[in-house]
Amino acid sequence: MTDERLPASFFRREALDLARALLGRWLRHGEVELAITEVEAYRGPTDSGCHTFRGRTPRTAPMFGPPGHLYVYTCYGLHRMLNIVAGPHDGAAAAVLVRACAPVAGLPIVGARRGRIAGPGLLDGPGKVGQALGIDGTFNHHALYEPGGVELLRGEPVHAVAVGPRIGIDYASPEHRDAPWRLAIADSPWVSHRRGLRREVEQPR
DNA sequence: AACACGATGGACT
DNA sequence: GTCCATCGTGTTA
Repeated sequence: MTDERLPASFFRREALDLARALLGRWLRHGEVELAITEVEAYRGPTDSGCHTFRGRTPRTAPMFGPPGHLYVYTCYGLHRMLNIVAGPHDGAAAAVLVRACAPVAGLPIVGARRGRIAGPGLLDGPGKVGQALGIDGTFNHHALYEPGGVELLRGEPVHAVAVGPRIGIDYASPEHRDAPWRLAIADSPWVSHRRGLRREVEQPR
């Protein structure tokens, strides 16, 4: 069934691995269900694009916690970005950012929250995903599947993936800024940016 | 205590 | 392409 939960072991893996595994999964909060179409891996203390690059702070604490918990980053004071903490160990301090989704259920609620925008503009950006799901700062640090919280469901299989550089991290060193750690469902219209995205050879997940 | 700025989005030229 | 809303956080003093 597409709406099965995923076991804790699913999250206990390296961020780039988890990013790939998250494509096609469904996020559910209340009556809203969204299929994940685009993600970015933030790979921990060795990744100069990752918030944990300069160590643990109160803000980045969730990434030092258990895999599968949420890291909700507030950008520019208003946009809430949903991250899922990766593993394999508590000290790994890595996460996957959900950058874009496609609607599955609850479209009237999404439309009300997003201003009834038609087409991919509805959900093609991390701040838009947070807004559509009704995420706020109180979700930070919470586990998936908490009552009233966010769920991750099995969703549908992904057949082809496109990869490219991550967006909005010009502050990172060139090797990390240009690394192909942004993943999207190939040919999906529900993608935030096309620049640098290229379809890769099909591989099992 | 002050300050610079961001894993963005929307409006506008 | 440009401009800028809006505020928590980290850094510096």
